[in-house]
Amino acid sequence: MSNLKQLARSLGLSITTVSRALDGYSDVSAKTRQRVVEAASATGYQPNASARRLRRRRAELVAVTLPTAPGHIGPPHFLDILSACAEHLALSGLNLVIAPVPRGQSELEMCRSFVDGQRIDAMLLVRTKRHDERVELLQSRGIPFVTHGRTESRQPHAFLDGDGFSGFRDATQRFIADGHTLIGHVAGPQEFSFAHYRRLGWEHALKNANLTSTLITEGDPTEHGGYAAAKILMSGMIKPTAILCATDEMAVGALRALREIPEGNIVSIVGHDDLPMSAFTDPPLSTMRMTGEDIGARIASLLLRAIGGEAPETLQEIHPVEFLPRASHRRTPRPAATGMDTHK
Amino acid sequence: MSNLKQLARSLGLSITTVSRALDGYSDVSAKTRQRVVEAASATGYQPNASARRLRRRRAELVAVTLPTAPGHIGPPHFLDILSACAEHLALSGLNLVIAPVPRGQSELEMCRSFVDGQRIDAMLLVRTKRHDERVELLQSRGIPFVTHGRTESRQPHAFLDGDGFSGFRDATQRFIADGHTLIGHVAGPQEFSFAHYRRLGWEHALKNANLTSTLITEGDPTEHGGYAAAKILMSGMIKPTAILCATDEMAVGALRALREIPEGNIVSIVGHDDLPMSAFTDPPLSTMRMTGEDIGARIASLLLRAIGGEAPETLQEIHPVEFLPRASHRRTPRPAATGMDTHK
DNA sequence: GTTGACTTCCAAAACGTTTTGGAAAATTAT
DNA sequence: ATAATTTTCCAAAACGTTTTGGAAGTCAAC
Repeated sequence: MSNLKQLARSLGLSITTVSRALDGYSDVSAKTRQRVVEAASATGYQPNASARRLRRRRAELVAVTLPTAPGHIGPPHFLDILSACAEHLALSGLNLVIAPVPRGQSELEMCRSFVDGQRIDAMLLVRTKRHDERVELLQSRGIPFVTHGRTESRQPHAFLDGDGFSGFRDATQRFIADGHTLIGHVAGPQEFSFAHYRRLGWEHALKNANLTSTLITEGDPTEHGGYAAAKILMSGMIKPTAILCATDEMAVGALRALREIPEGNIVSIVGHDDLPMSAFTDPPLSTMRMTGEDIGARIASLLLRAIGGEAPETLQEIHPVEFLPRASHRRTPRPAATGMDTHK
Repeated sequence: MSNLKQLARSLGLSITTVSRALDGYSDVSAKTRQRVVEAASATGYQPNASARRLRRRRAELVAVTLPTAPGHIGPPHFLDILSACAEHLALSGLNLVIAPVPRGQSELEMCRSFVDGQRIDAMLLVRTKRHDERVELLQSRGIPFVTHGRTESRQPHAFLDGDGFSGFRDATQRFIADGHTLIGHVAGPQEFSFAHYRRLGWEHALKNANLTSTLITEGDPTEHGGYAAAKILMSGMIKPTAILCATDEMAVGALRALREIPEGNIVSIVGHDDLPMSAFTDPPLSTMRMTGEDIGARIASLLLRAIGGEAPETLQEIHPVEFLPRASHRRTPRPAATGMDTHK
């Protein structure tokens, strides 16, 4: 539609001056600037994004790769995080593009095409794996990026993560303190780092207390995955009296599995993530969630700082995880006092 | 990094020829083309996106506005739809950017800045309202767009929607056939077109059967909204024996509300959307969902056709909604035969 | 009135592509 | 052999900005 040239001509000014007036340079007089600004807002002029991007050599774009995972794409609240992130990026003139991995293409190829086409200034990686090839690619190309979840990469990189280890360790200890000795774990796929850390926390607490850590089954991080895993867990010789589920979705599946099992209703359950639905399950789901206000905003901030050139080492955040007691973690009738039940 | 000029020089060819070879024009010999293609893939050359966009006068971008709604942003499966849409757009070289409405800015202003900055080739509007100012803006500017959900706009525009009217009408008739006479509705905000059509369907069936349609309460389209609305509905003088909830999330809230009420467990419930969690509630939620395979892909197709210049009238899809019976719609013990219960 | 500093403006060069309008070379038709 | 056609290539112009490197003009100091 309207461009700088037309605007300049209609004002009797040069393109340069109009451009600089709008960009707030000091070498244009106050009177001229006002004239330009008024004319610009009157005609609704906005600089052509592609032209600016080309000239400034910045794509003004950040991509987030969405792995087409088994089942659905991510936790239901994930879009909220992305939305908050996008909103904060927009304040710095950056837009967030979502980049699902096309069928028959690897995540790696997709990243590469974004990088080689200079289509982005930075990337956000989610559902990070412990060994994530995307991380290596971006590191070798020198593209700024932030991961949601740690990796076991050699070189340090920017990330934001919840302290799932401590969270599950503490939750397990809480169960132990409540008298449980058979504490199971419905684990997520161990290639994902979030699932791995949560399992380690559970395991750590059990080993510390000399309790068995064999009551574990892995499943997809979905309702169905949790359902199937819990079914298996409850069909063994030794049945847990409490179960930590790697995600709230898995916990919802586990709750259903327990409903279908005699005495399943006295097995305690804890989830992770505090999804909106978790307060509305039957029983309401005790869960845990990352503390700190707006995760999306924090991610955006890390991305901006990474683009600004800050060193990855200084861009690593691990947020504590807090326990949200509702009803599901206290379904076991207080065990009758035994010799070992001395607390309180 | 690497650009056309360097690539051309290293091959002893002109920029033009290299560009045309890669774009598959017929005026470059097979031998030369092969040489170019090989060199390009060896160096990982990809044309600079900003430059191409500038020259081609296409942003290669589609934006979806995310209204920062009350509560969370959209139905939990919404990201799955967007992801599928983005994947299909990518096949045509388009990327999908998510554009949440910044605090203190209207959706309108946001659309305008995207349009005036020529930052997009098309827009996807979701959570459309019956009277949606965004629609008018885009129509007046001549920007291709597709809405998820109809509007009551004068001019026709491209949209994809589920037939919520028929779905809720049929579901209500099913309840009537089952002997229910007091059928309530937990409605979504009526400014949203999806909520409005669903209510109309419910109302239509009741009026047709000469039944009361006063058992209705409106709430936010969230678990909490459904919880609060159901509580109100069940606190009236006349209590419904069945309730249609505008969304599955509201239904989950309603289920919880009913658990807290004596005899709430004999009230039948139906939701809408078939969220992943709905099969795992207690009781499993009977619900409805849009038929047709991949909604996201269909939206992408409509967007591409809109960009291609097809007339809006030809880009309107209303998909039937199918009923998914699970357990929650049959919680009422078959009413004892009364005078009016003559069916079957 | 010359010098220097400051203010205000601008022409032209970039950014890296795609596209236009030929030109040279090779092939075919006459 | 020449003309006509086809094939293959390319120089230069555009896309709409931002940025560079001044050029005038104004003002104050000497």
